[in-house]
Amino acid sequence: MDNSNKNTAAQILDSLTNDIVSGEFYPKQKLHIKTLKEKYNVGTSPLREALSQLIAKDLVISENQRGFYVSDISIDDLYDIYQARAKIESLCLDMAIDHGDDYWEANIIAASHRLNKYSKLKSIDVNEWQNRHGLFHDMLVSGCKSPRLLQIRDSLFEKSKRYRNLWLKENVTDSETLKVNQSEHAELMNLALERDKDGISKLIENHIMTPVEIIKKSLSQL
Amino acid sequence: MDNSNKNTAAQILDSLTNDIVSGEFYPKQKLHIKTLKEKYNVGTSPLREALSQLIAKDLVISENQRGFYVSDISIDDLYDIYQARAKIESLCLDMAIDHGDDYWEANIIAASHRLNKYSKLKSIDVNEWQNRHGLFHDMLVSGCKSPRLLQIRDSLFEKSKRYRNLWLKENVTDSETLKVNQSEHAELMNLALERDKDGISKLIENHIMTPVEIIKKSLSQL
DNA sequence: TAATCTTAAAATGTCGACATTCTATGATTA
DNA sequence: TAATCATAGAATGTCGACATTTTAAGATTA
Repeated sequence: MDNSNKNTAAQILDSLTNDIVSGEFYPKQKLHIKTLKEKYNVGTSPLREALSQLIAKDLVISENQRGFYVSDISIDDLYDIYQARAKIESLCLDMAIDHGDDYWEANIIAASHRLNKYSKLKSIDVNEWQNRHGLFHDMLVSGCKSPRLLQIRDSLFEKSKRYRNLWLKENVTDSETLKVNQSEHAELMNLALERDKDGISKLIENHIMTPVEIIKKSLSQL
Repeated sequence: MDNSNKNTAAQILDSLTNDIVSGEFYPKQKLHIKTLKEKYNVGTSPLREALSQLIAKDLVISENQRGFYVSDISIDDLYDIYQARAKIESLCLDMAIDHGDDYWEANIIAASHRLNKYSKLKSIDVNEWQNRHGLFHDMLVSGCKSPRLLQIRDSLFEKSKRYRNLWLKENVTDSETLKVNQSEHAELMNLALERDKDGISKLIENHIMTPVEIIKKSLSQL
């Protein structure tokens, strides 16, 4: 990103968000002002402004005179987030099927091709796979013309990343999982092109909920 | 609210939110730091922290070195917000019908009664009507056990309030509008108690979208 | 005249300092 | 011993000051 035109607060916001979502800061961890100031080399004001935005995004909580904490995760919240994601994604796809044009279709086919090719490689870089996978799903919903719904989709996805990161490292290289996943992606594309709302709705909800059980196990072991 | 245990930033956040949503600050209005400091009698830091949270909530935008502005409204956004609200409300009702118990049903009936009684009065206080109306809808969705979906519902409702305030003042006293509205509320209750998902889904979407055309006219005249 | 340049005034964003509040440790009491 | 209290140290939240940038108005130029 181009940080040159951002103020300090906006820059730290990116770093902080990333460090929380990636798991570098663990749930419930105390975020000491002094420590963070040293870590990011900034003053009090921009740091607190960044933390304020994270409060609004539910990634951080604060208590008066007791400072800031990374917000907690839980199995209930895991379910809730993924369930909400599934429903919202389904909504977006529904609208995308209503409004998608030839370019939408073409973009899906292209993104599918890129994901497909990469998934068949012998050695897979998680980040690159994650990229192509994300872009494929982005293309599917891109026909949805509601900025607000897409924004909600993004914010839920960001929240789910914290849980997702528990899962990805373990399972993206599991070739059996990947094969199932891949056939679902092919089917999603077909249903989109066929404009089958009911079909795609059911499939996408399952597809999104798939990792939940596995993540749940990882979580229980903590 | 009990503000005694809130820090200054959290207190101003409430005031600022209210002043934006109520329309005291108009869309695109420049929010001068100095002016706001005087208005709310606070220092720079808590004020900027409150503004930071409003940025995350899309009620305020900021450009580096050019300060803060109330975010703009538009007819496109009006449609988008209300459409999103309609879809989300429908989702919540769907889940409420799945999980609602006897208490849920009883709460709906009670809230309906309170709204009903008040709507039949000769002179109506908009705030009180708004209260009872809001609580009725809250009860309908209260069976939905997804905190995240309910949170999304709240945040969309908050955003829609800016538009809603344009409409309410003009139309809540219009007895014809009120009568249609009131029969829809009765029907919503019946469909909820009968657990008719498809029926309630269609009705709630229409119900929520009703004010859009009227607000659109108000907006066009600005 | 219209466009560009100059400059003073205003506004923003950041910092460090400080008063207030919380926390942890050891002393005091029942 | 267990519970309460006192106190020093640490951390938070707020303020005012200041450097930097933007804005607006007048002067200069083509």
